[in-house]
Amino acid sequence: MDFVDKIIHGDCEDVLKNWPDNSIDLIFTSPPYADQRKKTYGGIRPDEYVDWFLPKAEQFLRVLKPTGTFVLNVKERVVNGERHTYVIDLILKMREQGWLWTEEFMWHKKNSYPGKWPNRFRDSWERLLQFNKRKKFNMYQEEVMVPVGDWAKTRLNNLSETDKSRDESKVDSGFGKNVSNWVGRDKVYPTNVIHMATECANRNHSAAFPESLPEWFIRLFTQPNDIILDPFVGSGTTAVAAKQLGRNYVGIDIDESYYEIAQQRVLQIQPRLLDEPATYKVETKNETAILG
Amino acid sequence: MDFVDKIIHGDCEDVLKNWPDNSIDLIFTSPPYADQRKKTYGGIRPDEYVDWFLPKAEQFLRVLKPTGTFVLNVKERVVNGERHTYVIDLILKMREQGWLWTEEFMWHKKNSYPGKWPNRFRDSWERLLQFNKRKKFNMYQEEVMVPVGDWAKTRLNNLSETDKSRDESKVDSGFGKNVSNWVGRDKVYPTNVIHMATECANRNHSAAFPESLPEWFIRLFTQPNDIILDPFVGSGTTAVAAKQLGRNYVGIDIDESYYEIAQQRVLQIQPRLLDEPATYKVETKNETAILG
DNA sequence: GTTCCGCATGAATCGATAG
DNA sequence: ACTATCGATTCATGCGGAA
Repeated sequence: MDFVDKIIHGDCEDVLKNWPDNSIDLIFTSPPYADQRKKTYGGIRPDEYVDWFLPKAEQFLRVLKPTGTFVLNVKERVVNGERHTYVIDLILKMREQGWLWTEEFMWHKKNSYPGKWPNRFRDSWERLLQFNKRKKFNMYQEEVMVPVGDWAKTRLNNLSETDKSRDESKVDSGFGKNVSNWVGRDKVYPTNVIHMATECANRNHSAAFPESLPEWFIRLFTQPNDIILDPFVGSGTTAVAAKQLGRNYVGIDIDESYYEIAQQRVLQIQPRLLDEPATYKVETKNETAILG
Repeated sequence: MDFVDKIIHGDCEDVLKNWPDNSIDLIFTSPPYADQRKKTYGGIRPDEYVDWFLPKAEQFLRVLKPTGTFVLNVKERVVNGERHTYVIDLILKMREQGWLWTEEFMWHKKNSYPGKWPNRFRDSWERLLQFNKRKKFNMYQEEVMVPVGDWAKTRLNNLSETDKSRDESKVDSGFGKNVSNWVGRDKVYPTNVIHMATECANRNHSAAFPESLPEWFIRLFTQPNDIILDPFVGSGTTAVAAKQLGRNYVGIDIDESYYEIAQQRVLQIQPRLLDEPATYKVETKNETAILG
């Protein structure tokens, strides 16, 4: 396991070729988006996107454990007034490679990029495609449970943790009957729609997604000490989230300046104590839900 | 125009074959999903779904005006632990027919069907695929603007916590019962994510989607007296919304009992007066509202 | 007139059982 | 082995009646 807990500079396709089979528990990544302009980072043309991605997906398939999961954050661009089809083409081709297209989560970006066009609204959601090697894979649903319903969320948010337990004890002693409705029903499983704001204030290198996004999937699909790979790690958000949660990370990026930023960021991170209550928050639509 | 303002009993493919080209402004429909509604539609199998739908889409393409829009509400089901590919296959095939895949709206169903499974969460979103014949099409963005700011807090102060959070969810999608309260508030353009709950507990008629869903797209893509077609009209929700908004409707359904329900419902509808405060009308006191 | 509370009701999916 | 049916699971919502 000498390849874990590193940020690696290089093309993930080349780097991964030297890796052992079935060694990764979760691949979470947001590859560079297709773009007409050649000079931008990545700069893969929409029409060439599938061919560019497939050999990499082949390596992802090989290094992923049979019980592991691949989560791909992607969204098709508008080309010539149409949504380009490279994402759905990619799904079909990856299934031919042997991937199972298990699920498609929806990331609702609360504060999407502003703008106005005569024939379309702001694009406010992205796909989180879940792929697996087998029908049976590891999933720890309890780790991402959320407080019950909106009505309870608004109420619970105003209570501190101590207040919450105090109220519950009141139930036992015959007081606070309002809270009695929540007893035994305080948390529910989430859905496949994830509400999170984009990271707005990011300096030079804009992070594609907020830290809470990989965090959510890391909690859902891995346990402590599992290995998480982000082959397009960019500024290192996935690696940071993994390390904070006591997982092992591997980040790869072909861009040298990203590589350096990611390395710096990840070195400054201290894993949270495992029995420490999770402090991170997930934005549900109107409220902030406390996870963990 | 002797075919408008009717609910028609029959197979939309056959019915539409006798219709003139380029005569419809908006097609909004939610066809039976694969393996759903077996009793009434026979339950189209996932593998046969594309072949079943394509000849109908051919007719839709023919009868739609060049400036018109086709909005298709659909969602793929899980088959053998995977998301089936019939929806994305359909998109690709429809493009070969000549359709432009202009946009994909997201309908976030807040009250999705409950359930728990070891490998998946509740499915809480559906696709609203937008297709067009031409890059230039009619779109009236101002009609679906949503209020912005803290008005909700003041307005909702008197409500219970329960009702408050419930109503806030409607604010997000831009719909609610007391939309007349929006008068005097600033508005912004919405995004391509639509938050609406299904109307499952509606005793009189249970529809696949809430009336506000077709209403939103009818306002966005048509003007009064335009013609709106729903070739799978079901219990008539699209036709009801169209009539209420002063548009002409055509509803087709192959199921006789649905046909009768739709006809009954639509006859009871009175179009709203056009100068009645529209749900989206803006009257600020000092300044002109943001109307594009 | 309000606010609160109980209850029926879904475009679902999995796993087991039966033919 | 492959298909058809059935039970268990689960929760946001609107409605109606009570406080």
